[in-house]
Amino acid sequence: MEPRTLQLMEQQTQQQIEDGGNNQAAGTNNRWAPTPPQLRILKGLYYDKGFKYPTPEQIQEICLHLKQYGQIEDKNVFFWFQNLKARERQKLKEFRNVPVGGSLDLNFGSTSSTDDGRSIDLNFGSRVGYGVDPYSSSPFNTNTSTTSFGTTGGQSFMEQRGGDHQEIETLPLFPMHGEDIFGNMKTTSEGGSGYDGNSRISLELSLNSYKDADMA
Amino acid sequence: MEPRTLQLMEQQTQQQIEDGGNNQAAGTNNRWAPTPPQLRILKGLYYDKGFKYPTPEQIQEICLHLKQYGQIEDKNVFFWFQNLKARERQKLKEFRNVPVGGSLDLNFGSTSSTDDGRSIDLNFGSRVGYGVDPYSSSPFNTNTSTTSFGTTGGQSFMEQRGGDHQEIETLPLFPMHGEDIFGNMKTTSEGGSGYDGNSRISLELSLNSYKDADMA
DNA sequence: GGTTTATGAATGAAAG
DNA sequence: CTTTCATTCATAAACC
Repeated sequence: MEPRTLQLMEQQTQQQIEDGGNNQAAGTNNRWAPTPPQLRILKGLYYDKGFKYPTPEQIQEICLHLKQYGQIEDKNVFFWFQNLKARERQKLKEFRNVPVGGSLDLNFGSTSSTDDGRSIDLNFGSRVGYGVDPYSSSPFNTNTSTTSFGTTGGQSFMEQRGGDHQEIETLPLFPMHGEDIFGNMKTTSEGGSGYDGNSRISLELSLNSYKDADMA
Repeated sequence: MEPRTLQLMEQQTQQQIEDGGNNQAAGTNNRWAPTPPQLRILKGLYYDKGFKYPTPEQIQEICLHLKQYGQIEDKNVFFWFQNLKARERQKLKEFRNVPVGGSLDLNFGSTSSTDDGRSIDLNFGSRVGYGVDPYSSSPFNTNTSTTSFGTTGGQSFMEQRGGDHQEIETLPLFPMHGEDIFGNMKTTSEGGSGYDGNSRISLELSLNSYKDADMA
């Protein structure tokens, strides 16, 4: 169990009363649910085609297409893919702790295909390879390792993400002026006791290459 | 995984297990969540002041300031801004790019494969101009705050870093193929008077001080 | 009808 | 900066 100590926060009920204009009953049901045709198409994309990383453009395209089968928005498509990927990943991860005896390992291929029946699960996805120490760098580690591991798994059709620019222009980035964003003066007038917390933070953040170059 | 049962349907509280003042075991919950005051301040900076590109120094400063409202680290502030920017931008981006989806030809079933398509559907436009939460059908966001500010105040009324960051450049995006994912041509059949005529207005009530104030 | 499950939605964190 | 991963919240549908 987890001690959920919470009581005083504002409860931001995140609601999404967006009425796409074609909603069935605003207020009664504000959560999107795929219609059968929509679900079939989505699954077809995901499983049959191994289409798992739609670009924003493709998301829109899919969404547009799906609109003829019911109200839907881009974000629904987006989340659908995200969730499906995440949950499959999660399932695999659970599996890795094989309670059955000894060691073992990959054995992936448990794509559940529920209602539609046509999911074939060609698991040749695009870039798979999580599960092998995905975390190797700290948020602000001191080395921008450009050794991007091969993401090219073996896409048969095309790359789902073609463009790339990534111009890394690291600039010196000038410090600010005297006053802080809150309007206070940061004149170290804390009583001479040294200005606290800038012991580690400063250099960690700076290598993030803020793209700018300005000065007042 | 452990099925976290526990209280149901009554806890609308988001996920802020960490509250200012009394923090609990950091081992149970490792993910930072802004406390209401922190969130208010951050949003105030971002939306109300248009403060979107904090320098590392400013991040420190903000963090320092926010520490009185709960445990927080620099990287949290950093990520917060970065995520918000990214998600807001993605929204805008999808809004303006509706180019050829061009990709993949999927045809698993329905959709007559009218091969060849060159589906250029740009400009399915309905609304132009992204002043205030222009898009509700984007993957992200949707303004979760019920109590605080409105969302999105435009995208740039003031840059605190001089440079011109958000240059809206319509990326070229060379199409790869013609047909869309479904093999159809999307002929801009948006004439249907619109499923998404949503006009989500979001007025932004400006708050006066980002200093304190307890949450309700 | 209360509980469990599946899944949509949100967002912090991280990778590239 | 852009995209993806991980975790959690929320909720409707399924279950008992």
